[in-house]
Amino acid sequence: MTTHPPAADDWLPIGEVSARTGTAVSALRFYEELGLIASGRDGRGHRRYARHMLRRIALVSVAKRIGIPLQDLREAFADVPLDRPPSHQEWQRASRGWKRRLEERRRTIERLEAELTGCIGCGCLSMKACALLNPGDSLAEDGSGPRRL
Amino acid sequence: MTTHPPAADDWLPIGEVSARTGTAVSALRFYEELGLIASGRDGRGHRRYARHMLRRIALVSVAKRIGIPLQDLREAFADVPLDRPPSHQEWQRASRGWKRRLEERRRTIERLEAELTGCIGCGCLSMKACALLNPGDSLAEDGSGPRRL
DNA sequence: CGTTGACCTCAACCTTACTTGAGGCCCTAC
DNA sequence: GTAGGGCCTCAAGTAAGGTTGAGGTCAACG
Repeated sequence: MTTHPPAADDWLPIGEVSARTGTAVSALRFYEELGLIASGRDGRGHRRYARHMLRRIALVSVAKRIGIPLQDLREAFADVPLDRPPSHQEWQRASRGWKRRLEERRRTIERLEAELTGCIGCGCLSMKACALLNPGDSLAEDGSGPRRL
Repeated sequence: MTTHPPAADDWLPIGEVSARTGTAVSALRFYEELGLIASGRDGRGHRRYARHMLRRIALVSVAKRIGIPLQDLREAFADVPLDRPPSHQEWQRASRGWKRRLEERRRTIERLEAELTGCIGCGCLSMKACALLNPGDSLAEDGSGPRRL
């Protein structure tokens, strides 16, 4: 309903970016503070976002959705430039990093699904066999040791 | 290295539960405060955990690992009794609920993986086609609408 | 008999991820 | 010319998920 023209169209104001990415304006400013995204300024000191930033913001939202901490994103984005559209190659490399993370997470869940299925089968009556109960090796090897399991 | 005997062996002290589940003592007390787990008390007012509580604690840890908020757990645990070992049937029903949650989460990730793969293929040059950029329908249908995409 | 260890409570603090509010600037419309 | 919309900054507040610390009890060890 605003009568604002879409500006340069390749240089979007924060409200537009917010609407398109579904990310709150305040969150965008916050991500910028963290160095996860960047923006330029127009004559009035208002933020302007390059189009390639939408991709980056989308990835931040995705990370949030699956519970990856924002700090980890800095690392994931390490080789993707903030100041210009990433090259095809840069983007590919980053994407592969992302896929790896997603895959790890998916496998964790798959493993848990399998374990839970096992538990349904066994009724989890057998404590020593339950992988859910013994994640990693926390049970073994300490001074007091597992007792009479 | 303590010389404490393992107590009644079916009624574990908090330190033992912490060691076996890999959950901090403080976290166990916190979960109890939230009503996610429960314990009895011995003569000295010390918490004692029934064995079946280990399962429950394990599930809380799992939820944490995959980013499910603790509040959602109350719901997931709604039909599993706190005061006695759940019956095989009760446990099965709860487990199935858990599986559903895990599955949902896994599918979200799978979808994102697929989308990201698409992006790698296309180099994400095509903004309008990128599912990552347009999660849900946030782009369409508002007053200002997408412009010249 | 003192001290060490495991546990207790309650209150304060911490991190992450934001949101909200106060106070202000600029531009356009009525 | 003033009302409103969109943006700005900076500081404070919020919610989740715990951790840390102070101060205390009880029981066993040496």
